[in-house]
Amino acid sequence: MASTLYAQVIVPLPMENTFTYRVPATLADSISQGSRVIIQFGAKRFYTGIVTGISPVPPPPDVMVKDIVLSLDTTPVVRPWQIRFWEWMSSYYLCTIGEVYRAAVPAGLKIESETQLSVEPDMQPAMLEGLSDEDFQILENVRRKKRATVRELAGGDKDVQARLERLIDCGALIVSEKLVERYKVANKPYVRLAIAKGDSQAVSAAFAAVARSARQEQTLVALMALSDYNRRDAPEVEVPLEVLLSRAATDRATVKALEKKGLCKIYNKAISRFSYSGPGGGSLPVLSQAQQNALGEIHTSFRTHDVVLLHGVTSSGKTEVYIHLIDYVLHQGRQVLMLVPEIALTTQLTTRLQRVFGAKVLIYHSKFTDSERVELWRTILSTKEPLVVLGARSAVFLPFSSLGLVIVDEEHEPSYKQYDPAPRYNGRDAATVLAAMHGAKTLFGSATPAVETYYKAQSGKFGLVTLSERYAGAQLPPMEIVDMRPLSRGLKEPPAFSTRLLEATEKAISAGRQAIFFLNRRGYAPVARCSVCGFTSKCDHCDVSLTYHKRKHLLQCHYCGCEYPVPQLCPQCGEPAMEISGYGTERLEDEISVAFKERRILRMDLDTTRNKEGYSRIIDEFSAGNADILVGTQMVAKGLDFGGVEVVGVLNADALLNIPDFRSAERAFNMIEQVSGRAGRRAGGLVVIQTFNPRQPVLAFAAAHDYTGFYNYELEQRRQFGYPPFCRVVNIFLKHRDAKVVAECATAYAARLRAVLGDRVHGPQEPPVARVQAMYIRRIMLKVENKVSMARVKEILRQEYISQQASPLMRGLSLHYDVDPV
DNA sequence: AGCACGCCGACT
DNA sequence: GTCGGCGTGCTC
Repeated sequence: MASTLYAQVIVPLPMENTFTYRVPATLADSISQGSRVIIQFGAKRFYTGIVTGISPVPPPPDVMVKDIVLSLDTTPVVRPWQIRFWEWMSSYYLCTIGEVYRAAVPAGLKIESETQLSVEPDMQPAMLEGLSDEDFQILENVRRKKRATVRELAGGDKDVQARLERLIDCGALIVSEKLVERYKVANKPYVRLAIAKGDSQAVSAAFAAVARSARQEQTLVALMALSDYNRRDAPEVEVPLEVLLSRAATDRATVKALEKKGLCKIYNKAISRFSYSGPGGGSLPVLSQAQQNALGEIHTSFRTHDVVLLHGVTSSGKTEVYIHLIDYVLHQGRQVLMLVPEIALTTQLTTRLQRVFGAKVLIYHSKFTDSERVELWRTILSTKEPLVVLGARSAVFLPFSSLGLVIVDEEHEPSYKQYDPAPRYNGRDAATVLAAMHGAKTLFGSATPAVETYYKAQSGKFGLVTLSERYAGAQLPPMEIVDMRPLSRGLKEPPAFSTRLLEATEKAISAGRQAIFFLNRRGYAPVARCSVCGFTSKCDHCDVSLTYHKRKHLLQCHYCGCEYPVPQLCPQCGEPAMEISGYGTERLEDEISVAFKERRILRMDLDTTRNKEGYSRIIDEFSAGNADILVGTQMVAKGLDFGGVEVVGVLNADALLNIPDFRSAERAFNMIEQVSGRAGRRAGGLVVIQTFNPRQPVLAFAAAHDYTGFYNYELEQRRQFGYPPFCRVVNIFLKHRDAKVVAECATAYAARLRAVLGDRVHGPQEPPVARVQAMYIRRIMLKVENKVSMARVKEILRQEYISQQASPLMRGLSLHYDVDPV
């Protein structure tokens, strides 16, 4: 007789350890590493866990082992390398493996239990003594619905929880845990002709049956055509109902009538959400000599390096090089992951890849529904075929079978870093680890590589390939730095636009060209202040001033989203003297329509792109030439090719540069370089940078499009002040409802760390926004020299975290680490 | 993260 | 005297 087996299981909760469960003999065959199992965790809850290993060794006698309740799959849903990847991520980014599991696997694959309530069928009157009218109401409510979840009943009433408990206590309600499956199969109605092929009698009979209705006859004819009825040897064809409806210009009722006469059959069919049916198998793009050379160098460099940086200046055509590399790897029968910053996914890239690789291209991003994610997961899990996944950072979690290449486009983009919740990972860096696990290579691409990346490339850790020739003779536009100080003298508020920008824009528009104005601030005005006493409207829960939104006519906090009415009188001194100041994109739109009467303006920011289509609608309109000026936040900078743009205005470069963070110069440089790339792909473009501080070195480098100059300058700064790449940074965030508590805890925590780590510990300090959503925040920064073992430091941080939780001083405090912040 | 257990204030 | 607040500790 076989001995009992025990499985180690990861639960989707922020917990460090795996838990041991007994494998019932009946399930022994269906459970292996990577299997999903339903387990009971704690007194009542059920979760989907992932098996990391199975062994006959029983756990220590003091643990009360439970049985695995259910196995969800016959074959594992998570591959062995993924579990190792999760383990790496949890140890590198200092979070629990449960948190990684949570983020990695789509919710639709994680069935959880939900408490269900139903009415006791055999109820005695004595049970109901002492219940209030409201209690009875709830009871009646449940009886009507047969069963209900706590969530369904909760609707606004704060006392519901207590009432339910009372009803459960007295035995009127019964509790059960119900497993809820969230994954929904997508169904689509299809129509199939119900006339046997070649049966001419049946055909005559069919037409006789519809003879009295022209509509039905017409529909039947269309269905026969769509079904290839007249081609004897053709296989039976299913026609999507919507196709039939549009082709026959008919309606559902008519098709139903045909079905009733037995001429066709309507049925639902599960469809794949990823069937790409457009044209594919297009030819590879033709490479320029420079691109050809770069491609060759990348191949060569991969022989000696696992990671290669392709430093390709703006519009040098990196994408064509990527496509050739992808093609090469696919022909080797291996898979490719191409990571792009979230926003880029909606652009032309998708179509370009699909045109070449057709149905081999799979897309994965955050706008997908959970069911779509599940389907993609299963698609990738079930195949060993070569394919390309184009995805945002979370695509690193997909169950690839044989990766041959990972491409990280725009590798410098901060959006590769997840900030909240844990795991706080950088998709770019995780990609290199993922690739290494598959024995695959990683290609980073950027016009403005991150300083850390370029440093690694310079020092030989990464390969470096440069593509400096612009595609088809495209030129970067000249850039002018405009000093806004003289223009603002004697004015209560500086103007939004310099004369230079106004004139250049007017000239461009008159010539039928377009302009883009970039301002990194949405809303109408970022500040509402009393002109008498100086009072500034602030959020009740966050330490930030409120932004005035004109359309909605209210003040909004951009951190927590809270909205407030606009005060008529100053809340502090009572004078009717509240004034707004500063510029946001909404106000710019107004100002532009004054400065450029009759011109058509589009605005693109979070407020105008809330819904799924908003973003692409604006892009389509602008590229179709339906507007002269596009004003927007960073969104306008990202990878959009507008042929008609001649002028780009960076309205407030200082807003980019004045962020108190060691990366602000780098970000400003990247941002300016990127927006300027939107101008003058043809000749004659101009970029105008407006600033109150024109002497900043970053601006000079940006104006000269001098990446290496900027890099050398910035590297020196980093060396001087001890920032990456000369050290590694871990931020420690402490949060608490009480300002005093968080201040004390942060000081104490920093002192404890300092005892072990010495002057690598900096702070605590108040972050720029010291209070968010009613929580006060302190930050401790850790700078670790490159030669020190990070593993050792992280072990210390883990230990400190554990003893912190045990300390009564720190109660109610939430603490998290952010490794390699961006 | 839940959830149960356990110890102190405002109600019958 | 009890109901109910949420602080603390555990979950295979």
